[in-house]
Amino acid sequence: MPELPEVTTITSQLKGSVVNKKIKDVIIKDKRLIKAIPPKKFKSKIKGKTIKDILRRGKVLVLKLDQKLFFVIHLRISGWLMLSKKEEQYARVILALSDNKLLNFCDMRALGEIKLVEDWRKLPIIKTMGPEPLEIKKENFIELFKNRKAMIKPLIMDQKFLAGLGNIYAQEALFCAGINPERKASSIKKEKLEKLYDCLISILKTAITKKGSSSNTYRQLDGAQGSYIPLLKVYQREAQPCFRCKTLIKRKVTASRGTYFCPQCQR
DNA sequence: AATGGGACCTGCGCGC
DNA sequence: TGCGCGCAGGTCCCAT
Repeated sequence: MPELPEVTTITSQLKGSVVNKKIKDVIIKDKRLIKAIPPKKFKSKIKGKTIKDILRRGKVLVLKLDQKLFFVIHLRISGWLMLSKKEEQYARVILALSDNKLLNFCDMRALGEIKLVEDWRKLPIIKTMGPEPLEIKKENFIELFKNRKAMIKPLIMDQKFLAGLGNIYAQEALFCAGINPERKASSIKKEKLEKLYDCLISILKTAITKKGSSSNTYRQLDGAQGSYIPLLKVYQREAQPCFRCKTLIKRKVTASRGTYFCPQCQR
């Protein structure tokens, strides 16, 4: 799934449903997702613990348990969480909760991961993570791009540069701002960067309101799809007319990721 | 410092 | 129908 709007959606839905629930049991269907701790030890450590809070940083989801323990989830490409009464298809790790519901960590491609740590802020992925796009001020956002020679699209997708953007929302924001995905970051005028900032904020906020995009496996906690897909302007619209100028949307590979853009509007 | 390619995985849709 | 290929919303690691 999971870019910032999707993980944000999961976070708020978990807050409303699993906080103060006790973990009665853990069912490990696929131990490959459990990182850096033997599955047996993993099980015994969290059994009986209570979920105290849900946190998010970038695309990382954190379940704060009692006794200074953090259950850290990264959904990677194809992971999603589902709270239900039964074991779901593609469930890899399942938490059986005290209200008899099952928190299913489903993942088609099994690339997601779970870590159990005493201090989640010490994880390398967290320590090196860039600012949150919905928290950084405009002037500080503009500053980030100074002297950066990388192409704009891979740069804003770099989690060390800016947290939470992935391949969908990066492309949508660049279309909105009229910036070619391969433009060198430092060559972009201040006004364009300001526009990019406004676009990012508005797209991310709207996507959160729509509870994410379900173009693939992503689901909300109850299994429903997110509803941002109809609002996408370029993503997966190859050879369809640009909504702004009717030029056909192109797809090309940039930094080994598929990239959709309007060759006319995005310079 | 920055970029490119491969690895990790499974499943889908497409063309032949 | 069956098969092979490209493609998929992420990140890390290595080589250059």
